[in-house]
Amino acid sequence: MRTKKQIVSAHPQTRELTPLEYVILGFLAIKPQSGYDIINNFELGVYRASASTGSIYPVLKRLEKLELIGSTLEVVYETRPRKVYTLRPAGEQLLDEWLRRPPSMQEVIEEYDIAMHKFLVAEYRLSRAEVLEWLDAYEQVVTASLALRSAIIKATRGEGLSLHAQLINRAMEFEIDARLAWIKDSQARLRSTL
Amino acid sequence: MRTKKQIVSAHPQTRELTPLEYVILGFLAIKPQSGYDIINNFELGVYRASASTGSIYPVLKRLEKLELIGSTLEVVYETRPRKVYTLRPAGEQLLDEWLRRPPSMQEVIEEYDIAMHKFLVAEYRLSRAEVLEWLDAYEQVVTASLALRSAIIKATRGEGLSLHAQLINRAMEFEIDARLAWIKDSQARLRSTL
DNA sequence: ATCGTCATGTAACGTGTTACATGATTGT
DNA sequence: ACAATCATGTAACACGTTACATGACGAT
Repeated sequence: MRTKKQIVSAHPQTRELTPLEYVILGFLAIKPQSGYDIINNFELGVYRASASTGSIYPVLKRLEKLELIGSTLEVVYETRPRKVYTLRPAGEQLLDEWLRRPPSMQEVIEEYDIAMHKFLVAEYRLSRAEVLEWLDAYEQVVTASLALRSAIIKATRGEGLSLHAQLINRAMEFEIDARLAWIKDSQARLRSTL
Repeated sequence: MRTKKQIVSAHPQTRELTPLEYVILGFLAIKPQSGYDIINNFELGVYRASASTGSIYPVLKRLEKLELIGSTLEVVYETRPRKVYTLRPAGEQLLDEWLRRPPSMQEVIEEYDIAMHKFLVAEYRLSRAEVLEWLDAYEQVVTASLALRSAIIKATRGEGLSLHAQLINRAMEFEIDARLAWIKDSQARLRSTL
């Protein structure tokens, strides 16, 4: 009586890129570099503190097969040859589309690191006006997340929140206030250095 | 010329629990409940906004096999029977040990949700004095993370940070200030309601 | 000599999600 | 009748980490 599962083929040629793949496109937009460079730049960046060889090298291979990036073998005597990757037009286009996409609720709540990486890369790919637009959209979603949280809390009212649950709600308020303050501050700085 | 990889057996009986397993122990410490309850309580909690059946039910099975939790089949007429799970002594002990463990740098930087879940559950398992100790330790790690970031920035000085990179550093300062303010606030409130 | 760093890569594994199945009961 | 909710569960998959291999160079 077993029924076969309908597994939809993954369409590897046309599927949406994974976050890590977009992040790597972003690193290459900042500067053409090798897999080794990318791994070491992770600690300087804002997306994860580290990355493993087992994730970076396969991703670079995939992106190259998709013709989103290209590589040149940089051979210098007395050094191991390095494979330096560069963005190709199709990769630039896909990256820009990703950067311009307004942040989702999920990105604001659970993927803060991705949002910040986008902001970092945006300097090299978007115009000042587009960055300001993105910040406006980001601010709206942060404000909406506060409203969402309030709604959830109101829904549980009646049971009465425990002391620690109340304190955690304060933590979220502090966090959201800090982000809104940062947005205001950044908008002002970006406008003043036009 | 192939050499076999030395794969260390995973010792499933004695291995460290995964974060999700500890988180579920924590939910059961707050209140005995079913897998379905746990999934629905995720949005009220602070660890992830959602959880899938494919992760929760297998974890509950594993924890029961390890004798960390027990289940009673709650049969009420006119309702589907629910499997209500409860912490067993071994589970309580393991959970308490986890809650008392001072937060690591990784927990502060990348696993804020886990830290907050611990704080939520701590109300039900630790004494007020232990919670205050935990907050002290948490404060120290937050301060240390600020110092770590400063060190990394100083190391890259010379190249000169880009405008967006500077703004992101400000975002981190805002974030850390907010967390430190919350810690101070919470300590005061916890002390005043002894 | 041996260690640390540069540099690229793969095999096995762990762990969570997606998408399914099942089936009863309650609301429209 | 039909959808939504309650409630538990599994198979296939996606994605990243750990731990390995390889090999050359510079420093102690």
